[in-house]
Amino acid sequence: MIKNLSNMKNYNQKRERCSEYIEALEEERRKINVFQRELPLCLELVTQAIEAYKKEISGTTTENLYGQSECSEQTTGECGPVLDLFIPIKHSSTSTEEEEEEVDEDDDDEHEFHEDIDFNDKNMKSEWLKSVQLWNQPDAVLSNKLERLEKETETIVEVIKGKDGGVSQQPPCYETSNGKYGEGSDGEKKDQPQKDDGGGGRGQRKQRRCWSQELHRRFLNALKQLGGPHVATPKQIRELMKIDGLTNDEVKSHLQKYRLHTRRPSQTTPNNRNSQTQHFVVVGGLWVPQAAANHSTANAVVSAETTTGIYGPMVSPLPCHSNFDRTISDKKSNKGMVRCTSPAMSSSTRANTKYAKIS
DNA sequence: ATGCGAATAT
DNA sequence: AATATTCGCA
Repeated sequence: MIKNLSNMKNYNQKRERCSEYIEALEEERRKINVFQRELPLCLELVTQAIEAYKKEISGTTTENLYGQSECSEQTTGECGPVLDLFIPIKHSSTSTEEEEEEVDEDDDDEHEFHEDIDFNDKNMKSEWLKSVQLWNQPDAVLSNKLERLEKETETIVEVIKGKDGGVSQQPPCYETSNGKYGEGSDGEKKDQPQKDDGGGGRGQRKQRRCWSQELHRRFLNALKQLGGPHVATPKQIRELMKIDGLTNDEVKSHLQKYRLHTRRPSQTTPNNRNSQTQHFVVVGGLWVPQAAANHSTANAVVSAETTTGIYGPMVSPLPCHSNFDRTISDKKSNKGMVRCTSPAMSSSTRANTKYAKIS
């Protein structure tokens, strides 16, 4: 009897607390809603929480609040209009070109696809927020939801802290920290809000392609196979990378950046005694500043990588094939970045013209 | 009509 | 700084 009473009492208390909590949650959700593009997971999470509590109040005590990882929870419309904002991204697996044999381990599930976003509510974002590029959430395929959520949380923290609270800033592109790829285990469909502007606004700037480590790794792979950044052309690179949705322009742009960073990494610091003649040396088929390669050739690549950041060549599982020799002999043969003309070798029309132009 | 690279814009 | 877009050229 007594037990029963206290149970009742407990229940009422609980119920009350739940109500309050729900209220608080809902208010918070309203706030988050403004940033729904940046914090979709938070939004979802809060929404789910609300729903769960509502359920609890209504009697059935559900233990697994956050049972389902994907947006399955939102079936019941009772949670408000927010749910409408979760527009599943379309996968758009336009298999542009899938010829070519494959050596790679993991490339199948490399679908990153962002579609245009950009519409008015973007204006609600303050400039400082933009500068953090929160909205750019790459490679959902790679990172599992939990990780993304963690990142998101960090993001929030940063934002709240004023984005600078002594914490090192998160790079704009994040991805699975453990570098796991191709484990299709979790059928990640990303539900990134997107505006399908039906035929209307043309001028929308493309969604920034975020060059995740993996993407860059492939880029370097392709580069290596093609014989280095100065001979590889965007199209070839793109073809070798075999990334769904990757465009020539994106590769081109990345390549441009890579080339810029690749040669004389100085120049930024006026003071530096830049030995005008940076000596370059071939490591693993790529040209790297000699300084970086000074140590043992074996780990030279690695050190170059750490020194030069992502611009250093990366160790690749792929062996360089026959064209390796061609690579060294044919490519710009020496230091001052002078490209040599050796028309005989290259089968590539392009290369010829290129060299001709320069010499 | 394409693809490229440099320059420029965001 | 990183990416996108534009421009002139081949």
